[in-house]
This record gives sequence, C-alpha cells and structure tokens, in this order.
Amino acid sequence: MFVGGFVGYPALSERAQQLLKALIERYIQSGEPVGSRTLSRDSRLDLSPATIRNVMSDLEDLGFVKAPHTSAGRIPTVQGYRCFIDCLVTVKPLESREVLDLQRQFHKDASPLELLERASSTLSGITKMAGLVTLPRPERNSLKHVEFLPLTENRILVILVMNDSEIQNRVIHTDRPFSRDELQRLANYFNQHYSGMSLSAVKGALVRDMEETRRHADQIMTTACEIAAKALDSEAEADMVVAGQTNLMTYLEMADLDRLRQLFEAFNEKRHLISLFDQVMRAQGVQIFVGEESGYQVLGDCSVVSAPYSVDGQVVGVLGVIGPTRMEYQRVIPIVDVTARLLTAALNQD
Amino acid sequence: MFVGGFVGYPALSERAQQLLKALIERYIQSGEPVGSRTLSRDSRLDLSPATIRNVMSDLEDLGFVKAPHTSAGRIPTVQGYRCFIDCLVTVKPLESREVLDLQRQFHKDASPLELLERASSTLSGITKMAGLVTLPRPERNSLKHVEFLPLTENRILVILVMNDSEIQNRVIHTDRPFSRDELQRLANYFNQHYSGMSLSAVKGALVRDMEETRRHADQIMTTACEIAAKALDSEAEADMVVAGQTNLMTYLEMADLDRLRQLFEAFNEKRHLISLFDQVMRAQGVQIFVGEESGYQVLGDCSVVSAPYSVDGQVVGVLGVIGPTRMEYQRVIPIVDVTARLLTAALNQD
DNA sequence: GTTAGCACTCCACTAACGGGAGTGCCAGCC
DNA sequence: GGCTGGCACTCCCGTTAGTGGAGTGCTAAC
Repeated sequence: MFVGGFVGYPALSERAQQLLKALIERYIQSGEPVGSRTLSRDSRLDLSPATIRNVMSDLEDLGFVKAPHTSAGRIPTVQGYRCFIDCLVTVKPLESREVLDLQRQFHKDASPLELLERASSTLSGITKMAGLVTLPRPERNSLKHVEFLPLTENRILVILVMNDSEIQNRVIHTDRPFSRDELQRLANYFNQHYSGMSLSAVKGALVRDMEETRRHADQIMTTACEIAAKALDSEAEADMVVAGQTNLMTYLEMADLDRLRQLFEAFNEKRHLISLFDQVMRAQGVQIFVGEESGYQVLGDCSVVSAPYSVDGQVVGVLGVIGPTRMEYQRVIPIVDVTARLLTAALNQD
Repeated sequence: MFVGGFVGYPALSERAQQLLKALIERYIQSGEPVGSRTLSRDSRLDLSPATIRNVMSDLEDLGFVKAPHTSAGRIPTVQGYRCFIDCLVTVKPLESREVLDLQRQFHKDASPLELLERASSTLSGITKMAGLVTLPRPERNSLKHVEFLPLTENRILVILVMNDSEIQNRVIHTDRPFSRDELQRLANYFNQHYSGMSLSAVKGALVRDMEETRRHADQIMTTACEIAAKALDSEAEADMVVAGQTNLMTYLEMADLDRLRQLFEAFNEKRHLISLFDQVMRAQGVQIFVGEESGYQVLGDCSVVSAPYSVDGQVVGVLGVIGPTRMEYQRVIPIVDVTARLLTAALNQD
C-alpha cells in the first residue's frame, strides 16, 4: 500500500497522494480552501467526505496542507507544493500547435539580445506572469576580435567583438598617448594570439603571458597585454531581461501593497534574482522554487520555474517565470522547458 | 479688490485666493478633505467658518474645489491645482546645504550616461517619488569619429563615436564583402568630410552628397556614403532612465491595483512618457502637468514636474518626477529645477 | 458683509445576527 | 479495522441597524 520513489517525504499511502494531488489541483484552479465535500466529488476515489476528512487530518499532521482556520477547507503548504511538483504533477505536454506558436517567436535573423528579449516577453505573454532571462556572462563568451581606437590624449576605446556578434565597448585611460598606427599594431598582435578564447580564458592567459613577455622585453606584446588587461578588468555586471512584471499585480494573493513593492524592487535591483538564477545554471532541466524555498523572503507567495539555456553545448544562462505559488505547474513547466530548448536552438543556429 | 496677473481664470478675490491656497496646502499635507472649521483656524484671515463656507461654495461653483460628498470638506480639482501652481504657490528655495548635497551626486569624472542615471535616482531619492530622465536624442549629438569593421562576409560593424564620448554600435548588411583596408579607406574619407556634424545634419548631408558623388563617379565616396547612410538609417529609438517607480506604491491615492498596473506599464512601455516629455523640451524652465492635463489617462492621480537640461547651450533632454497630484509642489519644483541645472553643468564641464 | 445657530446629510465604525461551509468526533455498519 | 452518516461546534462573511462625528447649507440677527 505504501509507495516507493517517494524519497525524502514521510511515507504517504497511494490514496493520500491522490487526495493531495486532487486538493492542490483544485486549489490552484479555484484559489479557495478545499473542503472534504468538494474533494469527495472531485477525486475519482469515491470516498465519503468523512473518510476524506480523516486523510486530510493526516496530511495536515505531516505538514502537506494546512487550514487557514478551524472551519475552512485545507490549502497546500510549501512542502505540499514541493511534493506535488516532485512526485504528483502530471505535466501535459504542449500541443504541436502551441510549440509552433512558440517557435514562431524566434526569428531566424534576430540578434542574440533580441532573442533573449523575445524569450522573456513570450514567457510572460503566454503564462500571464513575469518572464525572466539572464544574459550570458560575458566571461563565457569567446572573443572574436579586438579593436583599439584612440579617443583623446590618454583615452582608448576598446571594442570587443564576441563570436555571437555581440559587441562591447570599454573606454580605458592610459599613461601615455598612443597613435592610431601603434594601436593597430598592438591590436593585431593581440588578435593573433588571443582571439577564439573565452573572455575568462583570456584573462587567465594575460596574467601568465605578461610575466613571460616582460622577461623577453617584448615591448609590443607587453603593451598590448597591458591595455587589454585594463579593458577586461572592468567587471561587467551580470544582467537579466525582465518582462511582464505588471502581470503579477493581477494575482490577488499579492494584494498586499508592501509585499508587492518589495517584489518590484527586487525586479529593479536584479542582483538577488540573478544570484538565485545562478544556482539553476548548475542544474539541468526545469528547476522550481516554491515560496521561501528560494531563500529570498521577497518571493513570499511566489514560485520560480526556471531552466538553463546553452550555446555550443555549454550552459550560459537561465530563463524562467515568476508567478504566484498557486500557478498551473502542469502547464508552466513544459512551457519553460520548451522555451529554453527553442532559445538554445535559435542561439546555436548559423 | 480683484487681482490682475490672474490670467485665464475666473476672477478671484484676494480672500478667495488665500483660502484656496490654504486649502490646497492643507490638503497636500493631510490628504483629507478640508472643512471650513479647519480653514478658519489655519488661514490667517480670522474669519468664521460660516463665512469661509460661503467662499468655498463660490470656489466650488467656479470649479477650483469639489466635495467628495455632501457632508465632507473640499478637495482641490485639477483646475484648482493648476491655479495653485501658476499663481499661488510660494516655492521655498533650497537651502544651500541641500544644494551641496545634490551637487555631490554629480561626480566630476562620471560618464554622461552615469550622470543621467544619477540624476534620475537622486530625484527619486529626495522626492520619494519616481524620477525620470530622457536620454539625449542621438540625432542631436555630434559625430566625432566613425569606424568600419568587417565582421563576417557581408556584415560590417559601424562604430559611431560621439563628441561626449558616447559610443554606438550598429551592424549593417552589405551586398558584397569589404576588405579591412577598403573599409579603412572608406572610413577615412567619411571622417574627413563629416566628423563634427550632428547626426541629423550628417543624415541631411548624405542625401545631398550621394547624388553629387554619384555624378562625379567617385566610387569611394559613394560607397562610404552608402554604408554610413545604412548605419544611420536604423532609427535609434528614444529612451529614458526611470528610478524609484516603486515609491509610488506607497501613496494610498493609488491603492487601486488596476490603475497602478497601468501606470507601471507606462513606465515599461516608455513610449508615451517620452512623447510627453518631448513637449517639455520646447518649453523653458520647470513645467508641470496635473492629472489628465498631460493627455494621458494613465497619469490619473499623478502630476509630472519636469525641466529640460542642455548640452552646449542646446536643450537635449528632459528630467522630472512623477508623483501623486497631492505632492509638495513648493518643495519639488525647486528640486527639479536645481537638478536640471546641476545636470546641465555636469554635462558641460570638461 | 459677517456671524451664530440649527437642521440635515453622509460617512465610518461597531455590534449583532444569521447563513454557510467545514471540521472533529462518535457510534454504527460492513 | 476501515468506512460512513449524523451531529454539534466553530469560524467566516455579508447584512443590517445604530451611533457619533464632521461638515454643509440655510436663515435670521448683528
């Protein structure tokens, strides 16, 4: 009667599982505490309300559900959702029509950044929640080409062209002026030796090589390395694209203005959300945080459904949605999953 | 007894003006309808509540105030605020200490973009409302230097260096591949002829010159112009920096979630707000929109206090704050004014 | 023109009430 | 032992009624 594969949770009978599932599905749909009568009708188990009450009482003791007050139905706890997501939910795969709709969002000839923005707004659009996509860390990008341009006396514009056609500008200050030709030579040297490596690899190589070249008294090499090192030093802060935050305002469980405010501040601040998403980069496939599980109190009544996307077989970023804990996981999970795959595909073509 | 300089409004007696002023100041401070008794105490006029009731009744007939219901005090109408702002408010100039505090925000060696962001967040910080700063339209910027870099076969990276060290990248597609040397020559030609002009002037000149050079069959010139024209064609959409939107959530007059949502969508969409601010560019000094005066229904219970800022003596952008109509104009007006001046100063130094 | 007084209105708050939904427990049934 | 029907009990929520306060408009008197 007791079921395996239910690791980490207090053992639940088959019946209790089914009831928990039915309860959560019902609650997700209605948003109101679910009572025994309702459940008796809903679940296919053909049990009387009284029996169900007994089971529910057990579920409450185990911490899967709770009653807002004595004479109300039960609502899921965080642990309840967790269990539901891990073991009980039956994700319904997207219809091929829906996949096509999604696919259409990712134009062939869009720039990488456009693709990410598209992914974010698409996620928010079809889920009616907030969509998020982290930008790839430039450190992971590989460097295709470098250009040094003199701006004024002691200021040089360094242009980094990444292999996925992303371009970054940095302005650096130098001790002495450089002529256009000189800079051209330096850039040539640099491109010969370092292009094709990832930014972080370049950083590493520079540290080693600068010692080396200095020993050989190779002035060009040393100077080129110094300039490049300066440019790469300016840490590029991580960033993310957010879309459809305002959707969250429509969920009444967040009617608390103060809480809503904190949430929106988190969207603006980004830092915390990014470090949350960084955790996901290490995982594979869809990952879900329910409520405070994320470690951020701001996400009180929210869940995060996320999945990493990759370029050249390597995970470079994460996308996902943020919505009320009471979201339709069975629908959102495949959407996030498929979007991540489609984004990965779009980024890797050509 | 009747006062001049009160153009465009139904004539108001000195006393009525003073009462209107007192009423609005009181309402701004308390947020609650103001009754005759309160006003009798507040205003220095030493009038009995009954007398004040008569005046208030007149003010209501003239559309300056209204009563939410029969037995409540009066609150200002949009027209009332307008009159208050145009004729009645006594702005109290900032203390020199406050100016210094503000001044400290604008570091000497910050980039233009950083300055704008600083201005926005400073405005939001001291007013506890939302701060906005429009970015200068690139068209107004003058072009310092152009660089063409080959990316792949038919893609060229065009780098535009503006005179205030702002850098813009554009990737364009061409019919045939160009070699690095060839591009260098084209850029040289272009820089000789066009650098120093404003972007919009360059655009204008290109149209004329392309005809001209074509007639001379000057291949280099024509090609250079064609490439540049392509790059400049990609319209740069106007943009703005917003800070502290979430501050607005604390004003209870916006407790209506749906309205709040529309407002935040406007912040994200930006387009509308920018076109509102565009109007301000043509005006001089602080300009204020009360409620729907702005022409945007979203700004229902909001006012906009704004002022243009300039570079090289020419207005290039606008900054301001958005907050509840019930804001402390006498404080906000000088803050916006001074911030605009300080930003202008910071952008023009060096 | 100004004021005091008065009747009237409307809101906001509180208390009381009843219906509804749901629970827990118990006794009886299979 | 597990399931069920019945019943008393609890709590919420919406409605109603009542009350006090704040403010107005009007009128008559100064």
